[in-house]
Amino acid sequence: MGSSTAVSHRTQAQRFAAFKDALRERSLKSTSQRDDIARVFFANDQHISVEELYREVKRVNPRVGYATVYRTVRLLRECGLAAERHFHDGEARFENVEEEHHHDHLICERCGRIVEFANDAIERLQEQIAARLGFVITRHKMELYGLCAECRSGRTPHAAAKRESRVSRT
Amino acid sequence: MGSSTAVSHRTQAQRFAAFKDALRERSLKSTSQRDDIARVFFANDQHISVEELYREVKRVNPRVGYATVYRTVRLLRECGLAAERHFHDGEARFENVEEEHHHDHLICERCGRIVEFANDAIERLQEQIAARLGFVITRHKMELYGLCAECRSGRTPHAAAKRESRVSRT
DNA sequence: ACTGGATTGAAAGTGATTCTCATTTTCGTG
DNA sequence: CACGAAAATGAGAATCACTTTCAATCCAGT
Ligand SMILES: [Mn+2]
Ligand SMILES: [Mn+2]
Ligand SMILES: [Zn+2]
Ligand SMILES: [Zn+2]
Repeated sequence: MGSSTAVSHRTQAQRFAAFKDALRERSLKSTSQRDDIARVFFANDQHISVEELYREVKRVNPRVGYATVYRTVRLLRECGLAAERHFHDGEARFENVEEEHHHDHLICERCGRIVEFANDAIERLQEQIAARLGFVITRHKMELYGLCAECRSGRTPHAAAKRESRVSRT
Repeated sequence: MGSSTAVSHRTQAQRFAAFKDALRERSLKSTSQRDDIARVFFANDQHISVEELYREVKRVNPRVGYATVYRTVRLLRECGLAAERHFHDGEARFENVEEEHHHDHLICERCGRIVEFANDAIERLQEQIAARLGFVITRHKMELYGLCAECRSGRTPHAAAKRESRVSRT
């Protein structure tokens, strides 16, 4: 098994403070909706869809509207606090961003499990290829789809998608 | 510059014949719509959207409907003759498939140019990472987004997306 | 040619996301 | 604290890519 480095991240409170700062910097207003949505988002360590986030937020504050959740995740993205991912289930998913902690994804097509990994050798090769073809890369997406060990072993007919949250450095 | 290997592909006629064979194998019917759509698709060497394909086909045969283009492109995919790509402009794009000629993409975010490349070292690393995490990969997607040389040089304000069709092996 | 099942196209339906706009809220200023 | 302009909200309409529906049409095996 790869060495699972439990990287030390900012706390939820720190992220929330960063969000409030970002609002102030941009002269945007603090609202209870934004606060509630951001708090729920920062408390989540998975790849959450807007629908899921909406439902979670509703439990804390049933007054928030769908549109506001969409607007707030976009805002979080623009503030560099959220990353938008598009796996293959049709809906966008968002995850907390730790700068300097880029990672890619391995996705089980059967159970939906998502494993995160980071590999410097690949990142370097990507830069080389781009340079050779005259490009400067601003971002990239790499997703590996397949079957996890558990699913291949025949067990867990339709195991609920349990997501790993540790990034394996390889 | 990477060695641009102009890989010898099947001709349009060969692809068309393969399509007809695939129809027969599956006991599907040959129709003028399917033929026209397939012919236009095989004549195209870019990453074409359904909308674009629809417009091209309309010029050959104005009687084809939108739904049939969608259905036929799905059929081509199922026959292994087309690959579906999702870059970041919201619509699916399809390209001709040459088996044993997997490649990935480098996309200019300014002019839309798409450069294809294949890199065995990366492919091997992907397998290694997956194996280490217990996965068996069935497919993957790797897209590098950035700026091409021309766009960085300031020229070509909004150059029409001219696509390269040679896969650079690196 | 006959005929049953496959195919087609126009239009309606979907699902995710964005927009509209009337109403409410925030926050700097007096 | 009270104002008021500007920003934010939310319900629902709109959009966009894509799929489904279904009556009419076409294909292919006999
Ligand atoms: Mn992730
Ligand atoms: Mn390609
Ligand atoms: Zn699995
Ligand atoms: Zn460019």
